[in-house]
This record gives sequence, structure tokens and C-alpha cells, in this order.
Amino acid sequence: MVLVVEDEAALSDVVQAYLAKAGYATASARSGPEAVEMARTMAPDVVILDLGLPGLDGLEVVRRIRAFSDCYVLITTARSEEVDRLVGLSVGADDYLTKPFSVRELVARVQAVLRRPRVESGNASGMVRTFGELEIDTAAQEVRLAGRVIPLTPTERGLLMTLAHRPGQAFSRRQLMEAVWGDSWIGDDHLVDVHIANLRRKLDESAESARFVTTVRGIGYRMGKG
Amino acid sequence: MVLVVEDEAALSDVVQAYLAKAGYATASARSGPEAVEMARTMAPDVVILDLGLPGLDGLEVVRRIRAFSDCYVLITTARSEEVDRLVGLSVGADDYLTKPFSVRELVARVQAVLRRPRVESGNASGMVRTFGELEIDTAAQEVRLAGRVIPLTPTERGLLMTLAHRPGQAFSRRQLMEAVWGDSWIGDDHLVDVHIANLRRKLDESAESARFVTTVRGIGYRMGKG
DNA sequence: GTTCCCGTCGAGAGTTCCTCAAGATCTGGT
DNA sequence: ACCAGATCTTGAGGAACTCTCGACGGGAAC
Repeated sequence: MVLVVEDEAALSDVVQAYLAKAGYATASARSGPEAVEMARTMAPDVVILDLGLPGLDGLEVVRRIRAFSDCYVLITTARSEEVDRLVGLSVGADDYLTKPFSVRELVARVQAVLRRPRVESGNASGMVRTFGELEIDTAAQEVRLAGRVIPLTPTERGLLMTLAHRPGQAFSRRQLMEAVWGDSWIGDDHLVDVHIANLRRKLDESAESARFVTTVRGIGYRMGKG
Repeated sequence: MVLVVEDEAALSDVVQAYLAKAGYATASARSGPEAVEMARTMAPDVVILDLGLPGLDGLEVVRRIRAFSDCYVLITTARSEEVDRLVGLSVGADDYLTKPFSVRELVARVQAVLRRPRVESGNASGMVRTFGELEIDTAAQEVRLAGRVIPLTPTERGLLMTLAHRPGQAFSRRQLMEAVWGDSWIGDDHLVDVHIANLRRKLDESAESARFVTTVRGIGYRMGKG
């Protein structure tokens, strides 16, 4: 499934028509928050995102989506400056196109992207990351431990999925807060500690005290390896 | 299999000869498009890519290869500016070397790469610096020696990463303090000595007394080669 | 041989992190 | 609109870890 995020209805329709003709199911969003919400609930394979959205900054949308999803993000932008491209790629986008672009080329890139070997995960759109007995299903938005579903609060899920998105990578408390609460949040770093503690309690009471979330002293937290 | 992409035939031959002597099969490409094509058909384990290729932009080559392959990409570049490195890593390269580089070091990195269990997909921001058996992983914020994780305090990590940032360059104690503690810090230079000593103890007790941090008398410290 | 610079050690001070608990806020149902 | 339950936020205390500093011994440069 391809999610098209574009506030200009005419362009959105054209793009969706071409994608449909190429055999892809599509969905559309017209604003940043809507895009994030749909990316979360529909778990698309590809998100085509217009950076020039009114309201929420486009790059912020990429960051938020990246917090819980590994889907491919293709950016379109009217400003052709190099800066945009680099910044876009550095926040986690996979490819970019500058406007005006050929819709055929857009479709070609989507096809190229979907040909790319999917990261460990059997099913097409649902992606499951495993860490020993822990399974994180980003499509179903649920977490299983030894087959058992662990009930997590949205905050705990957000933290876990952010960490699991790049296993081994150390995240600062601030990075985690930005990913889960959004970058406009102002609050105590200590919040992260408490939620991580709650998360660990739920995860560890079922497992044999195998720590999934590791503390990196002076930095923050990361997934995996004690 | 290691794919060497380099337009200068002499250098390409030398690199390939060393790699062959280390036991690796090699292939070579002399242009960007050829590199992409060979990466596609031969599915190499590692691609060593010269960013300064004529014609197609080197970064574009990385992006194209990334479109279908998750292989390890090691960039070499004559321009040592920070910008190059950041941009290179953001498009999906895994490591980089600045020219002129030691062919031995190149081989050492390739070996390190192939020894290391591939850590899941796109660790685009995961940058790993290697000094012989020492691996400095700035993404995970951890240091490995012969595959073993060495637990370091934040200060020790900071010092090591500062030194490793420019191997061979001598840093004064004051420079190191500014880098690790911040430029507003006022304190005794001797502090650096203590932490360097602690760092060396941790690093050397596992290695055969191969000093990674060298003292430059009257100046400070530097990374590598006595 | 002298002088300075560097390496090592130990103990107190300081910081970071974890845990527990209570108040505030949010959500869904009636 | 109201209530009940879940979730989020904030704070304080304690434990473990890390930093800092002074002192002494060894080694390099001259």
C-alpha cells in the first residue's frame, strides 16, 4: 500500500491514478498529522511525502513516522536546494524528487523501492522484528514475548519501537522524547527513565531477566546486547 | 566478494592485490554505472567506492546500490572535509577513508567488516571506525576489542572518540578537555592524564599491549601508531 | 644528574540512574 | 456531564557508579 501525502488535491489524484494503474493500492492524506496517523494505522509500504505541507513541517513528519515504522519514505519538494535533500535523507527518508517531477519517474522509483529486499520479516506489509523471545509487530502494533501478547501503553510502545527501529543504536533521552512526544515537548528527561522502567518491568517479568533495553550511562538507552 | 570501484587503475590494482593476499576474491569497476551494474549482478559483500569518480556523482552511486542491496559500502575520498563524510553516511555508506589512506588499513577494515555479524538492515547512521582489533561504534556508543565489548565511562568514551576522530593528529590536553567537558570548563590539565590512564588500562588489558593511545611529550595525546 | 613531565593509586565528592508513591490528566462508557 | 479506570507526570530517597584531586614514584629530555 502506498500512502500519498500532498495537500494539492489535483496532483494527489494524478499520482494516485498512476500508481493504481501500476497495480498499487493507494491512500491519501492532506496534512502532516493526518499522514502520521494514517502511517500508523495502515502500515503502508511506501509513503510519498510532500515537504511543502502547510502547518506541520515535512521533516518533522518524517521523523515521527520513523519513530514507529520502517516503511520507505520518498520525499517530494519544490525547493530544489541541496540542503533539503541532505537534511531529508539524514532524518530518515529513503529517496527524494524535486518538483516539477515526472509522475512516471515517481512510479518507477516506487517500483524500485518495492523491489528492494525487505528487511527481515516474512509478510509483505507487516513487519516483525525479533529479539530472542521478543517479537515487535509494527503492523499490528503489538508486542509478544514467547508468544504471549504484552499489553503496553502508547508511550511504552512508542519508546520500544523507537529503540527497536535501530537495534544497537544508543538514543539520548531527548531523542526518545522527540520521537515519542514530538519535538515541541518541554519536560524533564526523567520522564523517559520512568517509562523505560515500566517497560522493563513488563518485559522482564515474563522473561528470565534478559534485559532487552540496555542503559548506556551518560547517554541514554539502546536496544539489545547487555 | 569485494568490489573495488576506482578509476585510477594503478591504485585499483594495488588494493586488489592486497585484498587477494588477504584471501578475498575481488572484482573491479572503473565508472559509476559499471559499479552499479556489477553490484547488482555479482552481489558483493563489500563495495569500496571512490567518491571522486568522473561522470556520475559518487553519492548517487551509493544511493543506486542501496536501492537493491544491503551490502557494506566503504567510501574513499580525497576531500577530507566533514561534509563529505556526513553526506556519505547519510545516503547509506557504512564507513569511509580519506585519501591518501594506507592499503593495509583498508584491508583491515574489510576484514573487520566481514568478521562482524551484519547488524540488521540500514544502520545508515551507524559509523564504525576500526584500528586493528579496536572498533569504535559511534551509533551504539560502544567500543569493541577483538569482538569483545569494552565498558567505558562517558568521559573515557568521549576522549577515545575525540582522538579517533582524527587518527594521528596530536591533541593538547586543553583541546581534549574542550571536546569532552565543553569549552567553559576550568580545571586541571592533569585530569586528562588520569582518564587516559584509565582508558589505556581497559584497552590494554585485553590486547597484547598494543598501545592505541600514544603520548606526545610536551603536547598531549594522539591516536595510533607509536 | 637534575628537572620537569607523565603515570598510578586511593578516597571523598558529586552525579546519574533506579525505584516507589502520590497527584494530575486523559479516555471511554453511562 | 459525570464517573471509573487507566495512564501520564512529578518528586524524593537511596544505591551504584563516576569524577576529581592530591601525592608519590618513575622515566624522558637536556
